[in-house]
Amino acid sequence: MRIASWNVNSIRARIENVTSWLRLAQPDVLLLQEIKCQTDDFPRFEFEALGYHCAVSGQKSYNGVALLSRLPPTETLTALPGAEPEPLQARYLEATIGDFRIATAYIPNGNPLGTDKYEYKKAWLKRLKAHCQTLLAQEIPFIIGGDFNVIPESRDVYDPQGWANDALFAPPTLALWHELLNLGLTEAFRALNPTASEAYTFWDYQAGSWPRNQGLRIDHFLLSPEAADRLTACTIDRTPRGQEKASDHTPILLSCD
DNA sequence: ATGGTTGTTGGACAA
Repeated sequence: MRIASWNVNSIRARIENVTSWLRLAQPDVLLLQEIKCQTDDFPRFEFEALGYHCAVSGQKSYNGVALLSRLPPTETLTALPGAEPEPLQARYLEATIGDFRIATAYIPNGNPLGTDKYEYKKAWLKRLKAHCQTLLAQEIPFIIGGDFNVIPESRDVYDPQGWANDALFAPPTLALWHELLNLGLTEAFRALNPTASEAYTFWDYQAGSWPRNQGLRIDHFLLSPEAADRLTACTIDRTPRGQEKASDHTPILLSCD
């Protein structure tokens, strides 16, 4: 099975980019983040025409996630369990596909530090950890893909010092990231590409970040131990980032038996 | 260099 994840920064603005990439890459599952539309406005017909079922958790203007799958997803969960402050933000969707639970996640950006936004990010990561603990206790193999808004290491950012006080790389963020990994989860790209550097998944629209290759590696897959045992490859496809009307993120792809 | 860009939306906010 091949599973991809892509923060598309508006699915309606990006429909041509995403459908053309799907025709080429042919993943079995595509996890989307930042669809920026309400559930009923998701362009599901375009994806159904390509042979994908759609599961969507959208909202007006911001956020929103979706899961496209050749096999029909079942037992769909449209929010991360646990108490959340109002207004609710559409950042998580999970479903059963084959013998995996597969989730699409859009972790809050959290900037700037010292604000309610950063507290919300930390609380969200703690809630994700609690949910992972539940799945692990039930021995359900799972794969969570998405825009984590976390830079795991210095080699995953073009200017580590410049990002030291950013919510994507600040020590409390990395501490929560490590708490997730310490549950026994595998971060697929780093596990299979232990020496890779400049393996970015995001380049800002501003300041010529893309042509200068000033990027961040913030889109990830986390796998439970049973899922990690079946992991065979994890790659980043830079091609879509260089195309017309590109998202500021590019897809990450995972293969497992 | 306190800038720069994109999307939603129709001014400001998020990233």
